[in-house]
Amino acid sequence: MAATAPRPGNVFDRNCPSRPVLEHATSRWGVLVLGALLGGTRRFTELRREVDGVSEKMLSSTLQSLERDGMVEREVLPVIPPHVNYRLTDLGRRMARHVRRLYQLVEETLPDVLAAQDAYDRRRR
Amino acid sequence: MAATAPRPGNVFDRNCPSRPVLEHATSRWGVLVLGALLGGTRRFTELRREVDGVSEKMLSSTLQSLERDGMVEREVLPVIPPHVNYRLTDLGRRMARHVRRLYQLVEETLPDVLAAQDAYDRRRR
DNA sequence: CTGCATCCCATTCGATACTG
DNA sequence: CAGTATCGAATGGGATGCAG
Repeated sequence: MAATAPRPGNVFDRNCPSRPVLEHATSRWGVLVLGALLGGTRRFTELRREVDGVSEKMLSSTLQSLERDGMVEREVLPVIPPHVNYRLTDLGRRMARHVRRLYQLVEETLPDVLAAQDAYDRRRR
Repeated sequence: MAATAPRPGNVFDRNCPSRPVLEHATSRWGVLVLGALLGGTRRFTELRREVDGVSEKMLSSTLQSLERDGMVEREVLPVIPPHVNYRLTDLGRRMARHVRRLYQLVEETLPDVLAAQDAYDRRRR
């Protein structure tokens, strides 16, 4: 019963099923999609514009992962042309708020980070 | 002056320098390394054990990224055999606390997530 | 013990073209 | 509009061997 022994259900354990879930939410595009959806319901194309640089393919697969994990709800309106809405679930909103704090902190402290990078690179030459 | 126009320094903008920093901290191993270091100073091998499944190579490169970004401090003790300590900087600790809330939320809500996954998979067949 | 260098594979990712 | 299909490029990541 060592204090550091891996427990099942603990994300530090290799086989913990939390890991893939966490990875979907913290993935390159997952973070930004969650953040964008904090602004409210969005259509596919709106997300594509708001999350600058994401490809159709990656947006699609990111949304599918988040939907499967119960973070995002998908609503298909039976109209032509197609109209699909994405919104956060309650769980998704809780995740998204934490995620937002993360990238906001990075944005706020960016000057410090850039300075640290510069110092590191100079130290290495 | 549209409300959704990309601003420089905004992580939603394709060229925002925050993006790679955020990606280091939210990477598969970055999250767990930050979380482990919240427990205090750790040696390389201790991290290797605590972050179950990480390879030497990935732990090494993860620590380098985090050090370069000013999240982690590295202390080399001039002894034989080598002894290297890693600890969070103030900025790293702030990041790590947010990161921890993220994976703790995932751990806590895992049953809901697994149920959502199951429902999604059944819906698809 | 701590890591770097190398090799190599699997997966991810992006661009493009196409469909309902 | 909202995707899927496909393909090549890039990256992530593991295994091994070696050095300080």
